[in-house]
Amino acid sequence: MRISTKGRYGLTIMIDLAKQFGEGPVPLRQIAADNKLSEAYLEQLVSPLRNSGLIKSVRGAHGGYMLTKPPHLISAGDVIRVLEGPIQPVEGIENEAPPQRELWSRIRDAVKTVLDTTSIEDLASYNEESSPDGYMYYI
Amino acid sequence: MRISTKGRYGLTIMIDLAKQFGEGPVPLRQIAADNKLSEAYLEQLVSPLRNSGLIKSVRGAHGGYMLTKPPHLISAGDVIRVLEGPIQPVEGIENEAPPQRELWSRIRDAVKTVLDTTSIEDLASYNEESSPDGYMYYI
DNA sequence: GTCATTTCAGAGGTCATTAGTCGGAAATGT
DNA sequence: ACATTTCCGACTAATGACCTCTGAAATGAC
Repeated sequence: MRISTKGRYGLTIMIDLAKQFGEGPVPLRQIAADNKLSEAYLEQLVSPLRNSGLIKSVRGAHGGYMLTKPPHLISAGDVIRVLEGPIQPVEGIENEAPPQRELWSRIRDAVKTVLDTTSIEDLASYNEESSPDGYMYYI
Repeated sequence: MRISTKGRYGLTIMIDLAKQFGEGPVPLRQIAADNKLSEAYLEQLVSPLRNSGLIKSVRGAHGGYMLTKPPHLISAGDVIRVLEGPIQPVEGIENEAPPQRELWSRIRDAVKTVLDTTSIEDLASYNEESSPDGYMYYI
């Protein structure tokens, strides 16, 4: 029951781009540095994100990446689906016995709901004071 | 975002035992045959289930396994936690940036809610007519 | 007491996935 | 021309998933 670094770093990239939406292309080198991640590895993630149409690129000096849509129109689910594949706790849910099938689809729906109702903008503009439901995180 | 065969087969074992609760020990050979799974593999799963106290065993001829509690007192979450470890979409959630941290914990809580509110009895006594929320599965 | 049945413990084996690295080509602003 | 950047594909090491296999020990039935 886990989301790999692909999905996690992919979200990180998208949040970074959302913060700089409208300010021209952002080079991957900068995103990698901002978040202390390997640029070479992020390159692999950016490729499917571009193919899926969530971001576009500008090549050459002063090039980089940018979102194709405003951040409030992109959900966390969009990003996760591109990088992790379909959101589902088990593969071939239809082969499972009916009781399990119901359990897995309830889990799948619960996760989908969270991912699809959270936009990249929500994540980019997040601050702890405005956290809903009284959630509070102390490090 | 997936649950492995450990958790899946483990649930299958527990559901099988729930169906025969109160009828004495059930040999693993039978559970394996019922569900067309490898007995040798199920052995590996049954071991942590026993160590965790969810089931107990009777050795020797006419031995087998049985639940230690009535099936309505055992949740799907109990089983999954034993076989898959803690329910969480990412490891080290506390190392994540606050926005992601909130996202992962919402997902975790959603999944936990489903797993902890579903008992083994619910799964064992499941039939499609009594399916809640209008869920319907046609094969 | 022997025997079939069963749990119990652990080693081992294959394969796919994860989490990267690396090298170089192509585009483009300065 | 040159520095910067995307783009592309190959490569690798480590890990985990998903099993199999071997053998010991317990126990009821005969």
